[in-house]
Amino acid sequence: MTKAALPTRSRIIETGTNLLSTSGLSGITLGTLAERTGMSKSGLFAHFGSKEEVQLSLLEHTAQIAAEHVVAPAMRAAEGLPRLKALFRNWLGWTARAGLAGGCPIAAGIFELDDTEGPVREQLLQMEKSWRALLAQHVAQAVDLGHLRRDLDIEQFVWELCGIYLSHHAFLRFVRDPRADKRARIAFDALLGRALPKDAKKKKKAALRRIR
Amino acid sequence: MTKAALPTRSRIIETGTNLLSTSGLSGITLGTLAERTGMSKSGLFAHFGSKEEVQLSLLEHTAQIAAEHVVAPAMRAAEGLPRLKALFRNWLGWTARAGLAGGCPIAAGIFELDDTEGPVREQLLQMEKSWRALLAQHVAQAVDLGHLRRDLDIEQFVWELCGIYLSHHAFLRFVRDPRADKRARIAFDALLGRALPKDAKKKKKAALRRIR
DNA sequence: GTATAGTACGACCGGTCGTGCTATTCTTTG
DNA sequence: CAAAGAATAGCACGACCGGTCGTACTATAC
Repeated sequence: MTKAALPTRSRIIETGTNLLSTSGLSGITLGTLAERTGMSKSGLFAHFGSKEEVQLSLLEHTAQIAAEHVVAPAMRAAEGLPRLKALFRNWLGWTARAGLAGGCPIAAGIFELDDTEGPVREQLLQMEKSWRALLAQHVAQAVDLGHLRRDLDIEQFVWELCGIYLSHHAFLRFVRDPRADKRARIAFDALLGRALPKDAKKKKKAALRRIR
Repeated sequence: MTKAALPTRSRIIETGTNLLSTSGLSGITLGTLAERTGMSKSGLFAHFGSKEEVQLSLLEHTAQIAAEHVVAPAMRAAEGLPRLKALFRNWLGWTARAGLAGGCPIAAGIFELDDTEGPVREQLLQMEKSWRALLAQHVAQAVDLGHLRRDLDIEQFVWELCGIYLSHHAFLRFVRDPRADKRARIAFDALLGRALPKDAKKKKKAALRRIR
């Protein structure tokens, strides 16, 4: 059976995901992947039918460890706004916490595959969409619980959230600016400020006035 | 002299920039570039000393046509806020207007080269920084002219502007969502709303009240 | 005890990569 | 018209690409 094959295959995929995060999808070659896994190219190839299959498996595994390190721990936070905040906090720089050496393969793929066609693009697109849907779902929950204003444009909120993530990624990993975290936090707070119910704003203002 | 060489060289670079925008830096190969330019690989190679030189020249040309299509036309707008708005408007989707078939090579490169080292990364980093500096300069001018609030965190403003651009790029080119422009405009207006002087806000509110 | 299926290997396929070196063609100039 | 020089092509190289082949070893099934 494939019982004995699984450890090897997952070892390949683990090594490969690391390579993916540092070198991007185009940086994945059977040769380098085999070398880093410590096996022959053909031996590695036998576990997948094609290079495309390798790429798809790597993306799938990426989604899985992202869910593990971003979504799962956020579920311990209370529903609504606290969970949304935790989700966003875990999102920023999740790859390092997941043990990946490089950046976010999904973000990189978005800019790498925007003019290509094929199954790899399709899979990445689906991953991106379901991630955005998950974000939207938790925003909606925060609205339902009265944590965010009832007339909030949820799609717009998520859209801007993605912008903060991308800018954070660019500044953290490319520019290597240590202030990336701070910038993202400020932007997130401002975005949240627009999304809070009106009475919550008044409360905050009142609290601020009391401090002064 | 190189007088006769320049047309050929710039023809190569023009073709190459198009290839760059669709395939990214790693998609640039001497073979395909030579094929598309209609000349031999070695003949093309003679114009540059190395592939790296090709990449650097392509990035340089990218910066040049970006300045042509984004910055230059914005300079016709009045100084301060109007110019900043024009700058942002021209920034979004500038590659199409510049005749490029693909996305923004700079944005793509930021996510492609974040874990590499070398001159290409250095050049891209410098391009990114000077672009951000140019944005900051025009924001500062808007502050000086009283169009934006005096205590505005300019770096933060530019940082969030970059986020909007990246999210717009991702949604326009990867997700291929036609609402990308609308989302970016809303986000920009909201960012601007936080940056306006307090009296300007009151004026806007009063105007709004008058309409109702 | 033997047949079978899974796993891995090394050798090798046609092609493309970047990059040299040499010849040829074209343009300019004397 | 000839000499000079620049521009391009031709060709070969070693490395690597994705992928296939035949072949061993191993563990289970019959």
